Amino acid sequence: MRIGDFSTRTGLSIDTLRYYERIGLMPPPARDGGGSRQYSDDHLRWAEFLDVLKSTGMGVRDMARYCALRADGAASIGERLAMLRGHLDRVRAERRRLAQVETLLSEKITTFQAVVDGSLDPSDLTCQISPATGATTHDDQRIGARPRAHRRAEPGL
Amino acid sequence: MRIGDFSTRTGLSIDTLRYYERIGLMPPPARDGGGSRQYSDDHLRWAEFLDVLKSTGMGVRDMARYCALRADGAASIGERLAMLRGHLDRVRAERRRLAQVETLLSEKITTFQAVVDGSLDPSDLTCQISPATGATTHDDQRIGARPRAHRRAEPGL
DNA sequence: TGTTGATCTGGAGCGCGCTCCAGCCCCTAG
DNA sequence: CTAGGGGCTGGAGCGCGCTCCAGATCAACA
Repeated sequence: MRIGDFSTRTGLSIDTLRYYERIGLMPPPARDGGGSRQYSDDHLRWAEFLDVLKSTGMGVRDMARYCALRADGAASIGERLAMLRGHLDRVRAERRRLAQVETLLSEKITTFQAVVDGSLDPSDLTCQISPATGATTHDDQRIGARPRAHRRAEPGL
Repeated sequence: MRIGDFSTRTGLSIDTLRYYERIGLMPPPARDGGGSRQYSDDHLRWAEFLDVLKSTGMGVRDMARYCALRADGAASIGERLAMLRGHLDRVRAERRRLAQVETLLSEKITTFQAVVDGSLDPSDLTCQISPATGATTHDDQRIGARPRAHRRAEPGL
């Protein structure tokens, strides 16, 4: 199949496909009489595989490295295994981090909802960097009524 | 505190701090007599907060938007709430995706380990794009002994 | 035969998120 | 008074991962 079809079927743009080939992410396909790339079904499978690696957040450098290893055949399986293990570790760590982030976001959302509901006063919330001047309330002589006594219950997203 | 200290305490480089200020991610600090930026403790809290947003994968555009809203004060809490909710959804989705990726990587690792252990033959594994020519085995007349009968049990990372 | 559409190549450009640099100013210590 | 260190500004550069473009070729169709 030619590059247009292949692009449609993989969802990768024509430019991206040529780019991937240039940087060694995709084995160069055969050419037909007119010089056009002829992609095979194996290339489709390869593209799926790239998609998986990419979706894991692996950068193109590592992906190219992996591709080169794979081209070396079974001899490189040990090293590929190591790469995948390392990458799995990173993915796991990232997922744990996101779990924490989720918790934090949820808490902030709860707090904000309380403000919207009226059960929490906004001035107990923000960290009071005044917008216009960029000066902080740090050394303002606060003119208004509300004393700043018990603020900073929340770090104030 | 001046920019050098602030940089040390936040872990953000001096250049990054000025960059953040330029693009509206950080409220412009007051200046001392000599024109140097004077960061306050509130800026420290702000930096922490930016760090959280950034760690969630929010891009600088959205972060700047959020900062602008926050500078508007309590009136913008509704919109900030909406942003956080939307972002939380994205973080959740991303975490689910990573969970799938983890599964897939684990499977591949298991398979490769089986090859390394000798309990699985490598030729049952790869999708056989030959490295040198870029031609595929698709229409090779395979000379070697091993018939390709039952290959492709695995999509062959 | 001429036109159209797909593809080719090499190279420039882009958006993001910084990072670095030149040339200048200010402050303090020696 | 001078040297050094930190800070300032504006603007260029960079790595990533594409994306776009000009100008040429090729295949099919009217």
